Amino acid sequence: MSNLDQGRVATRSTETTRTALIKAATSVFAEYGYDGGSVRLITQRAIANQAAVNYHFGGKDGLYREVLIEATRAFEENAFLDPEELDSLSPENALRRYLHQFLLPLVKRDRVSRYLRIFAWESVRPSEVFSAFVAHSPPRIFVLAERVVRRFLPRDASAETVTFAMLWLAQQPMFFVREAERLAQPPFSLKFDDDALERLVDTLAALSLRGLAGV
Amino acid sequence: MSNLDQGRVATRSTETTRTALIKAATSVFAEYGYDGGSVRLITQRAIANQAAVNYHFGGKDGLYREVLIEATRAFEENAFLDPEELDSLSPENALRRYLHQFLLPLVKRDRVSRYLRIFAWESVRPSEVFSAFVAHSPPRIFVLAERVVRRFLPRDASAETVTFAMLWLAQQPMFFVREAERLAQPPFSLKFDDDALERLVDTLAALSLRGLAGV
DNA sequence: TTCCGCTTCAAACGGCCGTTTGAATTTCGG
DNA sequence: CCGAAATTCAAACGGCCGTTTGAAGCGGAA
Repeated sequence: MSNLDQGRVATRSTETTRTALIKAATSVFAEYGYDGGSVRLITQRAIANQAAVNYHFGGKDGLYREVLIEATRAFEENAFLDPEELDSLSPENALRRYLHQFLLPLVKRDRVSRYLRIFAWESVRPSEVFSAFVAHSPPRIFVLAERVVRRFLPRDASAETVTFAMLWLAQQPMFFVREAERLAQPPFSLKFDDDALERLVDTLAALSLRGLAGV
Repeated sequence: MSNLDQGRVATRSTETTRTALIKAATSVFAEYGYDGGSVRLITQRAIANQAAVNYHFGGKDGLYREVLIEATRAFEENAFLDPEELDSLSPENALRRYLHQFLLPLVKRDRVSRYLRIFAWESVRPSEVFSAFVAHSPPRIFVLAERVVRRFLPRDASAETVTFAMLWLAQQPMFFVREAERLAQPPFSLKFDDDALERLVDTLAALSLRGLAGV
């Protein structure tokens, strides 16, 4: 039995335990994935009892669901971009704005890197919890990317061409954000501070806009 | 104790068991990753005894090493591209050749999809076996991508710009190959036969060459 | 102070894990 | 066909897994 539907207000102690468990679970799941991350390790890092996971969250999956909720919340904060804002800009500026927004996690890496790793795990083998979680929310990054490329492509472009171009654009920032940890090490050694981020936006915008021949 | 250093020639039966185990291990590791894939499931699919893994390969890690050897071998076959061949082509044709070569797994998917999934697992959390395996072989795809972009970029381009552009190009085919299974499902529903592959090469080549503004 | 519900806790449960063991079986040169 | 080596096999080992259990600790209302 869990306490999920009890009426009492949460005591300080309760909230402390819950918070510590979610925080520890975030790092453990980021490190080892959902299947690979153990409740024992989580409760050990949170300095809590093993049974606390089942008591407060109903089980390992319930705890993971809380982590996913927090992860998407943090992401919406850091990478929020209004679709209509894109339409109000020139195509070139819409492109730059799109790239900048979705490359932002590069410099806020400490805060969102764990969430990025969790999403990376899910991209290899989606857990049931995750699948159910994102079932009814289409990835915003694709929607916005399509809006940007439509500003450039001719009206008679085939649906396939639009999809190709949309995916082509969408995965450009995704790659750098996802692989940031690897790119920070040799042989690349790319460290992304604010200036480097601007240079990356410039380079990607130039390449996407005019291609290799126009750099 | 294993039979790894015995002098006898492999019997038909030995080779049958080894082959069946490697094949089963490939599908299991592709599905669940190295940590998540169990020896019990592998030997069950191979219709072999659990102890056979330790007897023939010295353990789970030895079997995984064989899978990685086979995976890279299959990859070098399917995506081999001579660096000097790129230099002999015009920049435009070198770009097309590069994209075509590294998008090839899209249509040979049945043969290499399992290997792609294994590499995807390793990209999230490299196993010790994998790290040791690739320690002294730089990813060919990056080397070739740099060769291509250098044909286009001005001589005085900064090292950082070259790296950005190289990564930008390298991950374009990687994305489509890695995400092919997801792209085959709604809402994208992209099926890659030979014709679709050519159209994708065309689109990516045009976008990379002249950018969004030049399509 | 007594009581009662919330929370913590140590221990145990059943299950799957990779590996080891030692005997049974098969293979193959002599 | 015999005997030794190679291979297969069922069983067991110790360890980690998520979850359950029931008692103990705790805090606020009566």
